[in-house]
Amino acid sequence: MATIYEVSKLAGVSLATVSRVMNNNANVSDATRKKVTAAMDELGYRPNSIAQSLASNCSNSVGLLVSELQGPFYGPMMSGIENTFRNQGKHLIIAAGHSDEEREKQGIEFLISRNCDGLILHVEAVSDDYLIKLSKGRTPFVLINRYISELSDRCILLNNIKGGYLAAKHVLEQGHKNIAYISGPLWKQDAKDRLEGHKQALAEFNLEFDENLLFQGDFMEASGYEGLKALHQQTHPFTALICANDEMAVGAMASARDLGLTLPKQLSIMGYDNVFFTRHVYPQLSTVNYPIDEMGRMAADWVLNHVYQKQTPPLQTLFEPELIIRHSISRQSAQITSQG
Amino acid sequence: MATIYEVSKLAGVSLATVSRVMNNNANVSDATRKKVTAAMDELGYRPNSIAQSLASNCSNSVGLLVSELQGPFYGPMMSGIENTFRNQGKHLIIAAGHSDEEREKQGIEFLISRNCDGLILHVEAVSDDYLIKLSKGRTPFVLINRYISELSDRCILLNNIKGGYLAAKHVLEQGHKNIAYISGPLWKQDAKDRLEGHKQALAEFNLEFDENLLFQGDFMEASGYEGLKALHQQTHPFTALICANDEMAVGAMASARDLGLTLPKQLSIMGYDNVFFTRHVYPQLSTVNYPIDEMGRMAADWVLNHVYQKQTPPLQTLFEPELIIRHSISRQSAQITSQG
DNA sequence: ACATTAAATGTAAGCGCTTACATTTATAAC
DNA sequence: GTTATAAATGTAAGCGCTTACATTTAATGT
Repeated sequence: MATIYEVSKLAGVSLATVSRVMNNNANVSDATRKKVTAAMDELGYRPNSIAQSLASNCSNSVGLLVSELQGPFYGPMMSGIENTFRNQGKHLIIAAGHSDEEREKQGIEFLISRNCDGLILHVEAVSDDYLIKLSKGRTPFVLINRYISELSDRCILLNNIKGGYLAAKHVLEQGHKNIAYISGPLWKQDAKDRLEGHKQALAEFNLEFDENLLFQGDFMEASGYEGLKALHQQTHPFTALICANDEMAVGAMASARDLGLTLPKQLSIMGYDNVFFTRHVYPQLSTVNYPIDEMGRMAADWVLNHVYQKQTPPLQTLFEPELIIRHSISRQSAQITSQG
Repeated sequence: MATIYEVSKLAGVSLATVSRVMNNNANVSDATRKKVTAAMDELGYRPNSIAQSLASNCSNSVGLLVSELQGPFYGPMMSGIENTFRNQGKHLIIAAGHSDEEREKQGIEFLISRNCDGLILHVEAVSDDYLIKLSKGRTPFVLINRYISELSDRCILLNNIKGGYLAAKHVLEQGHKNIAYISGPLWKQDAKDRLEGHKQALAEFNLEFDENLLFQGDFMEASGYEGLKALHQQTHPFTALICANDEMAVGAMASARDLGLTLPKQLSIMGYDNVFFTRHVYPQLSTVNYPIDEMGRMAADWVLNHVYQKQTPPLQTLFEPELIIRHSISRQSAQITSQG
């Protein structure tokens, strides 16, 4: 690999001049610029980004921590982020935290020790205190789907209360009165918010939330399956089930079929997130759109703006959910009874 | 950020000694090792990986190029790869090629210029020649889902001919004789291979492949939808449809419903890849398993082995597909006629 | 006790760049 | 034609590590 030194020799100029044309920065005469680029071409020169990073104290890489690299939720997010950065010549170092405190911390440490200039974090398990302490460090970061009041300007959020509200309201408007709910793990803020929105809608319809119709899941498919099974075994009847995300909704759909329920006639099911496969399940799942790809791009813009001082479109931190109506909710007048 | 220099001063030793304990490499006495680690702890020292990379000429990062960061296919692959590398303290720089020659090349250039020690490439558009030339360069790479005879030892492949064969054989065994086929883009080797396997199975059953029943898609959902629509409009009848991947199969299922066909009674549909949502569509899709996660891990092992001289389990380059039978294929005796 | 050898530590030269500062060269003003 | 000023280029000191080599210290044999 050719170095800057060889280029400078071939072009008959000094190192500094070559460096200048690379960063097409300072004032270099056209003549020498031409000489230098010609030499570069001839040698097939490619700057060593490691050396650049060391000298300039800027690695041009940003770290991304997500819970999982797979799954329908993170894909679009990563994709949006990667796209934005590549256009700017920045690169993405990706790590997975697996919703586990130790592994999330490890991941963050890892990214910092790789000299990322900035971080985009989708963390779940790590504490507020940890993040607040982290914010005092030298590596700036932005948070997706997490609210910490001390760090509010760098939290990119979905209005989950509104989303929970929208879902419930829609189901209520279809005439359902007995609505079961499979929540996410309630130590997670988003799970709590969605449930809160749900309750708000209920209250608006003068309905009380029935704790017997609540099952706490973990956002994974299996817990949706188990959740409906458990709900079906207790004695309180319900005609609709709202799940705090699509994966659990799909699990519940499988469960419903195993229980011999016809969908959506005997049970209406509602999801949340609008991941891409919701169109493909049968019946097509009504859900709440989570514009995660946009939010990812916004996080990338945040970094471009705050870390690299680039001009970006105006930054936005709060995103709004949107109701997606498909075919998994039936209009309801009567109600089925669940057998105990 | 503390540097190695400050650590050495605090510990009362030389730079070199600190470096040695970091790489817990050479012979350092227990006493000084303790002094040094104590100093590190006290200063909260974290080595600067950029400087390490520059000095050691090893960036400890490997580049991964995939076609898309999203979608059900690449997620499991990335996940397997990330896992393997993180355990080894290597990091993953990810870029997307979007199945486009220019962008794939750009992505590769990008990864190389970021001083990746090795590359894992899932490329589709770039030419064999380009890759052969690339293999002469200083950055070793391994190919997933691509065969080039000159580079055969670094091609991690699925036996797609066998997969195509398995799918067709299963459908034939269920009594279908008129089978439509939606292929991938036939300039891609995997698409070609799957079709070839398909034809082999047909031949084994003494059936001729009917070119009228072939539609060339592009592996995307929409082309499955369009494909079935087109096939349905021509006059040759068929009772089963085999798609070269699951996404097209799902598109075809949507199309079938729009055409008023009952699945799987009036039309059997078979997919390929066994992406996770195939269980969730209705009817559940029979398909061919593509162990992409394992193959990803194998690619990571290849890099660990060839680039970092690590001990790994024995390397394997050819993987076998497996038939996954679910509910989208019906037994057939009569046959429907498609209306022109 | 002394030489011989091995183990532990130190010294210093890079790795390939960036950049402050110094120097040279061109441009303009009088 | 000087001199002041700006533009273009060069010089050299790092950035924070690794590592070959030199040196010192400890261990061993006789």
